[in-house]
Amino acid sequence: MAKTTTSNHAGAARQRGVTMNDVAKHAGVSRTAVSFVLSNRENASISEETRTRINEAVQALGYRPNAGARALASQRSDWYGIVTEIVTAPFAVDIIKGAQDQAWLDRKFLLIAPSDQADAVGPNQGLEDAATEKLLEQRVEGLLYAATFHRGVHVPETAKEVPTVLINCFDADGKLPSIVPDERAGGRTAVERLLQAGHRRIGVINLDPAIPAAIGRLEGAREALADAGLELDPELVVPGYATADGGYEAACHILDRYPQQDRPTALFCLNDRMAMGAYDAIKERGLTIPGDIAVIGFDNQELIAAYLRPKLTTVALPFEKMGALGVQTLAALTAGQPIVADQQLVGCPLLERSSV
Amino acid sequence: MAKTTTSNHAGAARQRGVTMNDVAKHAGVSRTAVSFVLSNRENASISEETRTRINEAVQALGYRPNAGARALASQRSDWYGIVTEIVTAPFAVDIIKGAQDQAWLDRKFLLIAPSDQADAVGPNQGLEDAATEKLLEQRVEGLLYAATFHRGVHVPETAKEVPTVLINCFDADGKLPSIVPDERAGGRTAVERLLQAGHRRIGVINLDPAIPAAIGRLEGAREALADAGLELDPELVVPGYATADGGYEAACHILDRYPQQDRPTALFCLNDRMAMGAYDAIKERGLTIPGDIAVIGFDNQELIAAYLRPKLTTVALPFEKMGALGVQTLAALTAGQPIVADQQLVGCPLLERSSV
DNA sequence: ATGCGCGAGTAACGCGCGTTACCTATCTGG
DNA sequence: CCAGATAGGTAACGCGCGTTACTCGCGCAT
Repeated sequence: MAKTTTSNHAGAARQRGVTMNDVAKHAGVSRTAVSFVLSNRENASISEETRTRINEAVQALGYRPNAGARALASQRSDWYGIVTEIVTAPFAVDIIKGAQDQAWLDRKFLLIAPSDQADAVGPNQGLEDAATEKLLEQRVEGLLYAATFHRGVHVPETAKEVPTVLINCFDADGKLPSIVPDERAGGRTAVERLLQAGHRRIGVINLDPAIPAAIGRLEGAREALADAGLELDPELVVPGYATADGGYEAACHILDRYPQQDRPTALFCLNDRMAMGAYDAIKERGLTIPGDIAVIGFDNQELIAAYLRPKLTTVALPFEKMGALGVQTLAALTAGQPIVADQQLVGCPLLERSSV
Repeated sequence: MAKTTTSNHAGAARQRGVTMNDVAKHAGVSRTAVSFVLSNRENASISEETRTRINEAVQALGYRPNAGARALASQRSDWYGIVTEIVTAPFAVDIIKGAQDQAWLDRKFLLIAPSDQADAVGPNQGLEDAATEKLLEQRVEGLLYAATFHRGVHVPETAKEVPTVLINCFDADGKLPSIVPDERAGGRTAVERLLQAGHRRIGVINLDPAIPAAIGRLEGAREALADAGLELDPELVVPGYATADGGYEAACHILDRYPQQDRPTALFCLNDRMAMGAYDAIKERGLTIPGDIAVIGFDNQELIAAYLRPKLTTVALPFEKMGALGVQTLAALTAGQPIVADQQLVGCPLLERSSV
């Protein structure tokens, strides 16, 4: 068996790289032949015998291709870059997860670079430019931009040298394809669920009314109510800071404002953090969930929704799916295929738990 | 000004790469000269004049170095790889954040590959091997392994071809350097804080007693008590599932077991999720936090700790710092420097909020 | 005038691999 | 017996860059 006894041995590759040449020598063929069998070339005329001989040599030497050299020679890197503030503000990590998984499936590598776009036009505007630049230096085949919350962003000019897809955000001026949650449908889903449970008077704890999430979700809520022949009472829509405290205060406001018979029987909280605060307000008043007041959230922040008592029914933001779809879209773009639409909406599924 | 009027123009690099050769031609020098000024070579004798001429050419053509080619030629990739289940189970993302930031500072690139080690010896044991292999194909200079929770792991053999550091986990058999939280000191910190607030009878909601986190934190708790001349009453240590429900039940158990005068006045919950459940149990009984019962957690899961009412005082797991330290250690290793210790403990700082 | 050192730069090799063009031996049909 | 096809390869170029060795002109001491 062991021909070359002492020197190299499977798994114990020598320090600096076994190359194709080594494999070729070991197998007694040309390097070209090795390259052909390793890349599974179609019209390669290599006899079955030498093919196996080469494969054995690969095993024996523990050969491992050099991705960089391959990229240089083939002019394709198999890398996508994603620049995201998620690394800096870990809320929607699932975007990365989804993208990562999909990339892995496609045998692509995802290079992750941090961005500070969160501080918008702030002082470190330069950072994401640097990130983009670094990624382009790696000759990524495409770029992804991901935001922690749905909003408009400004993409560095240089990014446009390469196919680019936006995830959970959209290009303020340009025409870059983007993947965003279908906030409107999500809002509709939430309210429909409450209506279905028999609620007719529904309080809404709103977010900053200017952001896409608030606009869309509220619109969806109105639609659902309209379908049921109801209207959204403006007095029942109270804004809150997007925190538990904000939710608590908003909930107090709603609960204390009306005599019991006029009090809403359900609360649609536009995010789970506020729902968390609303829980406290409700419990404080000796009311039960969902018996006296049903609560439905939005976002499906697992750490909150799955651990509140009772567990929170909520509408999920499809981060993971958006990430995956982003990579798929990018793959299509880099392959020269036309994309489906400029802006792809991803549905927000309802997660039934116990608060409705 | 504009000499070459039509063709290339800043920012609008032609599709497939401006190379050093182009820059050299544009500046009327050799490619070597360009290489020298771009890499800021020490003993390069390049006149100030040609130096600026070259830099101008770089600007004018929008030249961008090709990282792959550079890596190939220089035999250094400037890449670290991190394989982690965090991508699949995003709990300790801050490890990635810390590592990423530090790598960025060091001008290194962090390649992130997913692992499924969470299911230990499960069916997809192969995945992380594949991940490691992929990273090695990229010729990363070093490898990081990160786990979502502190525990022993098994590292693929192939990883040992390259400097490797473990974060938030340790090598069961081998001698790989690792970075882990100082659980013992953290446990001590928590209990000392309670003692300082005057509590003498402290209940502990434990985790699975076999995991390093539980072992260490409990040991620290004992030490702190011993320092105060107290002992940990075994009856006051009740195990719980690491969830809110688990914490709820354990807290009920403790609170209902004793008459008021014997009841503990403080609860040390070994993680924040269980503290979340404990809150409910306490509130349900009409008790206040921290008035009747003080609560201290562990982990500092922001989404929980910062949003509970009252906000939860807790001991933080230093994920970000561990990530950064991991990269620093790796940098030292790859530079051939000896490392400080085989296992580096990172302190767990107390985060004062309002529950004690 | 000669030699020597130095500033300023260049030619050329190699990194590991994909790829194209070519080459040789063997078989087939006429 | 020979043209041509086909199986089974190989030589050699280039990808973009780092790096070493070398060249060339010039000032200065001998």
